[in-house]
Amino acid sequence: MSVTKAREILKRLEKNLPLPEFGGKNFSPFERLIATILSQNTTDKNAIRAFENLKRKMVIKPEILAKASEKEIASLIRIAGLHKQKARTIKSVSKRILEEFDGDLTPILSMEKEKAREVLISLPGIGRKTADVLLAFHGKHPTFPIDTHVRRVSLRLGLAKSRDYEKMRKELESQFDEKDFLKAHMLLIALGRTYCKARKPLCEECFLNDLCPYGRKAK
DNA sequence: GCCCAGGTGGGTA
DNA sequence: TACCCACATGGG
Repeated sequence: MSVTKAREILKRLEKNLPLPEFGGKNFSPFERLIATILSQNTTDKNAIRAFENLKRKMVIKPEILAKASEKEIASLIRIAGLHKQKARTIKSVSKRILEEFDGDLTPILSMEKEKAREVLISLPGIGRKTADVLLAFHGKHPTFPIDTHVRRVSLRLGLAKSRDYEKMRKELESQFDEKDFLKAHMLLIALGRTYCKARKPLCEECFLNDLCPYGRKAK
């Protein structure tokens, strides 16, 4: 897939789909981390509700969450699912950030990106996707996060050939401008939810039909 | 009732 | 490297 084709895809995505605004732009990096952990394997709606429940009771800062009771965190975020596991993760990642990074993610986020990813991924509950979301929103050198929608849609559109996370990320990063990583990520998700659903091969109504190798109007 | 949702971590072959 | 599984609630 060429860069110009990727640009055309982005242009049409912007024209045809609203940009989702989960979390908005007012989150601190740490708040974003907690919100992203809550969003793992659940819907936006319930992730947001869980985040609001938590925020109503506790200040979303490492020094607070590191000392909070795991049970209380779990009870507040229950609605997001996987709540025991997520509560344990939130508490332990808060502790680590407090102890090893003085409660501040900023220095990590301004590192060179592969190094920053490595450090983030070494923390509990932060895998490749969560690290990439943090870097896409707050990193000095953004990365391209890949979730299930982005993965599926990218393979389908031919934006990526590799099924391996790291290889796919590099393929996508090579086709978009750094400043567009986050926007492209969110719009590909929106595409995956509305037009290009799993188990639904029909795509004649999609505005990307002619650019998709599986599109009915494609050559 | 069944399937899936903006994953991670631990395990097996 | 490439799958497999537990984790758990809520909505279609």
